[in-house]
Amino acid sequence: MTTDIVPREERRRRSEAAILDAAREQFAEAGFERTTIRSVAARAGVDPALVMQHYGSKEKLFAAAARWTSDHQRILTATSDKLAAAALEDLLSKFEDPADRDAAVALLRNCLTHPSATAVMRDEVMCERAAAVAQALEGPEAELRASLFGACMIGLGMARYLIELEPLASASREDVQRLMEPVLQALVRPPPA
Amino acid sequence: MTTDIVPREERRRRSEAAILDAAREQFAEAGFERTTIRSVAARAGVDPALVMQHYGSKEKLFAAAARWTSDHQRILTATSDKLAAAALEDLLSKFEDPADRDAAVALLRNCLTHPSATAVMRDEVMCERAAAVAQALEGPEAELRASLFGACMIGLGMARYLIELEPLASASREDVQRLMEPVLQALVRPPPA
DNA sequence: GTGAAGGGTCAACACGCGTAGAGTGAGGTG
DNA sequence: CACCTCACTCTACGCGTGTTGACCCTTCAC
Repeated sequence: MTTDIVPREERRRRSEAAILDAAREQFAEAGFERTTIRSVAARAGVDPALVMQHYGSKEKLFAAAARWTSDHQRILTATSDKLAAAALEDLLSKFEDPADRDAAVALLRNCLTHPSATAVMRDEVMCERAAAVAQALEGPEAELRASLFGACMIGLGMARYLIELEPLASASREDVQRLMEPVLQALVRPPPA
Repeated sequence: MTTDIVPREERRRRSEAAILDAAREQFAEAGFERTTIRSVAARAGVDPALVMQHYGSKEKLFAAAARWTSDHQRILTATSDKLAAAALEDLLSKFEDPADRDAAVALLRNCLTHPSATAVMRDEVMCERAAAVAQALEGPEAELRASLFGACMIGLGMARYLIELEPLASASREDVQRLMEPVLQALVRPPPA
């Protein structure tokens, strides 16, 4: 058994990261109100007071934990005929990547009940991405069509990963992509007069 | 000023209804965890203990308040080419009807964070309606397509009425219906091989 | 070695919550 | 009028919460 002596700063960063991971899991599973500082601390194997010392308050901890790591690039650089496929690829891969998943679920799960999560979801995630989508759309009402695009995407995420509606929740990623792509394409195409 | 004497049973029913209305508003606005028995009672103009006496517990009050009054008939009787329009009509009119709106929002807002709300949303609202939709669909993978149909509908409701994503939230009902109908039609049509 | 620094823990406070039980007073009934 | 019933209120309990300040004990600098 090697009892490595680790420098202080390293220890600090490790515990901070352990707390953040535990918080993500807890916020993702149980939501903001039902997760307690004590439960996060227990999950991370530390004292509740240490959580406060690192993050200041439960609100700040949540703000640090619930994030939608966005790489717009795949959407921004997609031509309009590849837009739907790129957006779907982006969404579905996020929920399968263990590194991103918890942070995204933590945001998504609380975006209807937690005020600041709602604001982040609307202003930093959906608005921004909708603007990128709108830019790629041709024809009238691009912004509204982009909003609807985002609404369908968010509905897909919620139904599949949070509400766990069957058979959607158990369907293969490929099937979901294949069936949803023409749906989103109906928003990419200019609407009939 | 007429101080009508109202019979006891009538008074009881009135206060019970006032509490239920106040609870719907509060659950719809603030979510389950952030509404307190005390705030509901204050809103209804009664004593907190009376809420308990009528409904037994906060959970039971929520169960009574958060409902999705469903008239499947419009969907069940729709032919497949009118299915999308009927479903949209059903969803959008629900959120404009003051009588239904609060109860529906109370359920929708909490369906990601409150366990029993999630179960109701999944099992009693989405599953049931998806089954009705699936029955009207032709071609393979009808159940999965019906799930996706429901996912898009729920995403539309959340984005427009809860997250209030612009310009979707301020768009006219007619525009939303007109643009979303072909989107849902892409799920009604049998998928390409 | 010795003092300072700071990551980590312990115990406790103050508050708001859901809930329970005794009490009150107006409506019903003879 | 006398009695009962029952909708309603008052008060308070017990608990769990976020948060705090005093206290250890290992690590670093000299």
